[in-house]
Amino acid sequence: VLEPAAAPSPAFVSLPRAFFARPSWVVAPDLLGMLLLRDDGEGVSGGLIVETEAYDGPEDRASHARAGRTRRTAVMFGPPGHAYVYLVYGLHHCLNVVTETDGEAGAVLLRALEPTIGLESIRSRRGRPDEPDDRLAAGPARLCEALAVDRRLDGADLTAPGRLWLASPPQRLDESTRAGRIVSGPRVGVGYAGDGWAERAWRFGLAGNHSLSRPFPLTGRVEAT
DNA sequence: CATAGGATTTGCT
DNA sequence: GCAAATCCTATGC
Repeated sequence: VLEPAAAPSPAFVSLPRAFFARPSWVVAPDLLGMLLLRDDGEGVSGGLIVETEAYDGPEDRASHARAGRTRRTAVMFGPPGHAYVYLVYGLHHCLNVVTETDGEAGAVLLRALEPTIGLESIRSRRGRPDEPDDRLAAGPARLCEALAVDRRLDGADLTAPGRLWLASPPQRLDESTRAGRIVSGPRVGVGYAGDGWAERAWRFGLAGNHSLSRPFPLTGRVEAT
């Protein structure tokens, strides 16, 4: 928004650590439309982030941090801008971005991606020839399979190009990409959380995007960007 | 289209 | 022991 119109902007600008050093519920909607990039050594693949969920510290009864620091959740308590990768249901991986300051737990779960770069390798990793492009990374575990993300990337620094990183694409400013609309709703699969944490609208998505993991409830409110 | 069940690590009770 | 920040397949309307 602040860029001079005449300035030749690089294609992708890595997100600085300060971007992540904020509350999860602020970072989560801000990540929508950003680019997630993966270099597996054979080439780069990635896509636009279209769905996220915010998780807070021990006070958040839906967060892995609710039990305090364990070996699994250690990176959630560390410095921001790193990857928190964990295994769900014993077989799927989920990718988070660590938020908040060092020593304070917080993370944003990346739930869905619109694949835009390296479609061929993404498709071959998913191993489903008939799946539409839009659906290849439409879900937190699908996203990890699509980009070959597993626990070897737990703790990876996401603020500079490497194995895995985040960037702001110039087209994010376009109305057509960001659509000017963000929907929110309750987080998925956290019905067990008490004290109103299950109902909190900390799931965010780009309205109407075809790569969402599932529809948002009609009660999800639309925010201005 | 809806629902049900399995795979199987992690961490609590 | 059990439920989980999931996905895929099978079955039944």
